[in-house]
Amino acid sequence: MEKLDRSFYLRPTLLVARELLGKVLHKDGMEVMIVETEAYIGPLDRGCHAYNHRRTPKNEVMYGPPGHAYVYLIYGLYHCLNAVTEEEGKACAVLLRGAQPLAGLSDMCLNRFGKSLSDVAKTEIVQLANGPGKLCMAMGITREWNGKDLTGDRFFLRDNPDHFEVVTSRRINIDYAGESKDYPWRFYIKDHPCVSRK
DNA sequence: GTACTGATATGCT
DNA sequence: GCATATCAGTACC
Repeated sequence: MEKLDRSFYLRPTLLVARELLGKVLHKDGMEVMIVETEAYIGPLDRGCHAYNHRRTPKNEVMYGPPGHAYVYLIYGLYHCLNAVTEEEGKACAVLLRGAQPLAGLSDMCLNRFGKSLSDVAKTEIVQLANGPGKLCMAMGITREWNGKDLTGDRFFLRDNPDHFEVVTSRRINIDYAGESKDYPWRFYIKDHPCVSRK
């Protein structure tokens, strides 16, 4: 399977969000398959950190070149991982909301539960990364990874030739976002157990 | 199974 | 001061 290169991210955000489903996120030997994403599109999107051209130290990376990781702290407690899309200056990104663990399960169990793989129940494995905060916890992604290149050697996304049935729906937990809250900018793999919400 | 609560960094008014 | 791109724990069906 081929590593996704810069040109994959240098495309319309909704297309990238849709096509990231089924792709494999790799970090330090751990691998998960992306099953749920959300698009956040720059200045016109009231759900986006960069709405109205808001530019802060926290969201600076979104304004940068595509194919980089935007990692931020939410509610002061959890991290969320995004892939920056489109050309430099556009402030668009795709939030990775959920994933299925594929490899490096013992490392992920330690990161998430502080337990070894043999002490973790099957139902807990499904819940290792079925949410944006959980995904970052399982893979050990913190603000140290903010701005990192997603086409590097330790941290990247791989292609996956398999085909999945995709469901499109509204985004989650952005009720404050006015007219933007109902945009159909969330995508997930149909009937997959690691999707955070139907 | 659903419902409510608390944790608390960052940026806004 | 107040709100938020969340999660885990508790209480109660």
